[in-house]
Amino acid sequence: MTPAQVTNAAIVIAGPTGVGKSDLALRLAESLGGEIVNYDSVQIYRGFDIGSAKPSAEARGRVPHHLFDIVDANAEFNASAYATLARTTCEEIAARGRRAILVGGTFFYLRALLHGLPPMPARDAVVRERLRRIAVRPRGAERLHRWLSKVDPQSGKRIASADRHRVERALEVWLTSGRPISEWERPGSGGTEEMAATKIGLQMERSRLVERLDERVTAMYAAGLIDETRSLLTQFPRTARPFGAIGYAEAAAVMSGEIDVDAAIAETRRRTRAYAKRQMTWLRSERNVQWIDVTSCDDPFPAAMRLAEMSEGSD
RNA sequence: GGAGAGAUGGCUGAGUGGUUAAAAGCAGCAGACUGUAAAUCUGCCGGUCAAUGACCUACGGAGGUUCGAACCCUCCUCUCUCCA
Repeated sequence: MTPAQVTNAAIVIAGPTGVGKSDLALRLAESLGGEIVNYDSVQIYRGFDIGSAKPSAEARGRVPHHLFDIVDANAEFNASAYATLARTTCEEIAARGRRAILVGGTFFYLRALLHGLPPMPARDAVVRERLRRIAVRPRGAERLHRWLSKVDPQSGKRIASADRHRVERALEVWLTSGRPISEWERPGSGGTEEMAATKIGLQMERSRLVERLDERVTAMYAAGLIDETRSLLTQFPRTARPFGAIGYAEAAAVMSGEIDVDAAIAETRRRTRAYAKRQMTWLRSERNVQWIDVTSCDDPFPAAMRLAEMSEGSD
């Protein structure tokens, strides 16, 4: 890595949803002359504000915020597109002599940014449609998995037959490139160079976190999540990706009369907790994370500042 | 007061004599994650142990029938619905 990357090494704020990442990032950015870069897959979307806990206009006026509200709900977007955009954004920030402070919860996106994605074939709508038609049929999932096992035994073994997203992607890569995805995945098969970053993880005792998450969900509904969803549904079809996000899916179900508000809140809470758990699982295997425990409501700012400053001159 | 229905593992809820430590879902725990990722998926989930097996505890409580009961019988306790 170049000296410029070291001195301006990006700071990553990680942790489960609702631990206070955005607040910390904002204060860090103000103190360090940093700029915030989002790595949350829902905050990317324009108009999905309440349910994604997007930073307020006030916060965004205080410090430059990047990669929020950059695509419409019906647009095609994915980890690769994100990585490309984010890489450029971070480089521009560094070129300005400032520090990128990455905040979000989509660790898959973060990984794509930091470590790059292998140069695999992109998504192909036609192939996807073809695969979907098979998948929908009775025992379609098993059929697709058997097909995959035949053309790419290694992936067939690794990917569970019920894991339709991964089975479909693996077959898509095979069909569009003629090479099994397991070959593309081999390390050293190309890709972007690593991006340096100091990773700060916020953690909180689960029971405390769950309390906070439950409260936050209630607050979101009180703040008009359903109205926001109603308005978004006039602009985009319900099948658009972010309508599957936590909170939006339930709000949309309320609007179509499938469930009542209480049920929606309960379901949103359930999914939020499960999401936070998955995030922690991911983070535990992430290397070089410097953890700050905020269970007792300790202010993580001083500790985070220390970590940020420590990382400034060295690596 | 009378007539029914029911009490099952943290919750919801199957099971109506053996193959049942007891389906399924939820919650919980652990994990995976290479272009849909707030997605998708996997494993564990009564307890103990020298633990591919053994033992203990368990289907409201107490008895009973039976080689054998969550399942059948009796009584008790509680809950619900209906008639008064």
